[in-house]
Amino acid sequence: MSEAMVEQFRASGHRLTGPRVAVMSALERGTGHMSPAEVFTEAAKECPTLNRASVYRTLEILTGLGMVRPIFLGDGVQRFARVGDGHHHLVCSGCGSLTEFEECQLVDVWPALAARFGFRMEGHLLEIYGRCSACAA
Amino acid sequence: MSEAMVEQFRASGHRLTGPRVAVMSALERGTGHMSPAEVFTEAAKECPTLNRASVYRTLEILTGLGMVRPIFLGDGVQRFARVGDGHHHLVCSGCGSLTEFEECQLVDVWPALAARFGFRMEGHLLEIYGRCSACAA
DNA sequence: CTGATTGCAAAAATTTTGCAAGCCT
DNA sequence: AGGCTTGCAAAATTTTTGCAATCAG
Repeated sequence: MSEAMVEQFRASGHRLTGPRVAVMSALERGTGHMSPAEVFTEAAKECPTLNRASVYRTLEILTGLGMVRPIFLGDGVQRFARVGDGHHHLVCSGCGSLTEFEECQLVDVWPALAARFGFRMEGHLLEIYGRCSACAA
Repeated sequence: MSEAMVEQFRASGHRLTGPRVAVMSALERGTGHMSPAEVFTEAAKECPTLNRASVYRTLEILTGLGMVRPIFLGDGVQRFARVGDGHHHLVCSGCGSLTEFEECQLVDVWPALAARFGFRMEGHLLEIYGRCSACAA
């Protein structure tokens, strides 16, 4: 698991424990957007005694630290996305398919927004929803 | 409630009933992003016999039709946003505050994406997360 | 008429909480 | 040592489902 993540976590005053390392590690290895259940399953491999409650507790801490973000991908299941990289998705309302893409012009508008609101950006999510080519027919 | 919404709903083959009208109406009157519980409370004013199950069932239909979208605003509660208008938010990881803004350069990149994926866009969501000026301190 | 839709009630699934024992610093 | 954390188990919430009665078209 990345040193940066560990450092930021410790610096915040929270203790670094087995369950927490397992959760962070699972989030880092995973898909980039996992549900609490998926995180639990994955993290339990590393920490067999892990309890679901600890997953929720850790996810809450990480969200507060701005390291992960809860998002929805259209299937109604809550998921957590790693913050840091941007996430750009095309979500189909018909079949629920998710396509990721890279293009994002956020850099063009960001300076103005940052100046106006004094907001420090840590990550972003751009979701475009509609119909994929198959479902549009 | 907007005629367009009603028309699209009927055209899809679903029947227009009191509970469904109440839900759509509530979504239209509301904040633009409401939790199922909020939708229930609001819609119940218009349809006293309304049941929570019907809210979920209607929300699912509307999601399938692409009229609303489940999203997360950082508080861990699932919400549904109206599709059609774009949603642009600054979400603070510290205090959870939500700020809306208008700027979005999506139009600049969209043509290329549309061509590449054959995707028909119906709405979009841009969330920028980080720290608001107060919490960044 | 006829089948889609509803409310109800019970079942499932998901989250949260209180606590004593245990672990990090 | 001291107190933050954990797992457990139970409680609270949120969502889903089966079904007979009802309602829209």
